[in-house]
Amino acid sequence: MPRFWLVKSEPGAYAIDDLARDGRTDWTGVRNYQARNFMRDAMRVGDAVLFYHSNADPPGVAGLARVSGPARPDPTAPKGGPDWCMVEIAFVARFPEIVPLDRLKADPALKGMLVTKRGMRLSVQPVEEAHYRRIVALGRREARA
DNA sequence: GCCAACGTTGGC
DNA sequence: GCCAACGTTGGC
Repeated sequence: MPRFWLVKSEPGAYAIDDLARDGRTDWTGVRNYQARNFMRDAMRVGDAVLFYHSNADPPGVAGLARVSGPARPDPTAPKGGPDWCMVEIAFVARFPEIVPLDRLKADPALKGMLVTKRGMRLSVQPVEEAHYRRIVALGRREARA
């Protein structure tokens, strides 16, 4: 059974266009236990991913990715510290226009979605299937606009 | 640049 | 184990 996720990245550090260029990338650098546990314990190869631009203008979902490699130790983690991990993600699609956070917050169909909640800093989040599908539809709608 | 939210650290 | 201080995230 497929699962659905949202991962955040600051586009100045790594944007959807970077993923489009690279095709796939190691999702290293996660230093939050809850996010780590999602990657390690729940993410599966093939799971669908919303690629979210944080600290951006505007912040929002920039495209789609897929988990393409299983969780393994993060080679960028400092030695002697906690056991951090990473997954590999692959490019799927870039939305022609970002689906802005404002838009997500305003959509009744997305009520309760974690990323719309104030103070939600988790950089790897589970997403409900219905929410995922809704955002894909919004991304396609942006493509027509 | 500001600051609210929240996770982590460290003194006790 | 409490909690104040501190650092980071991330929207605005």
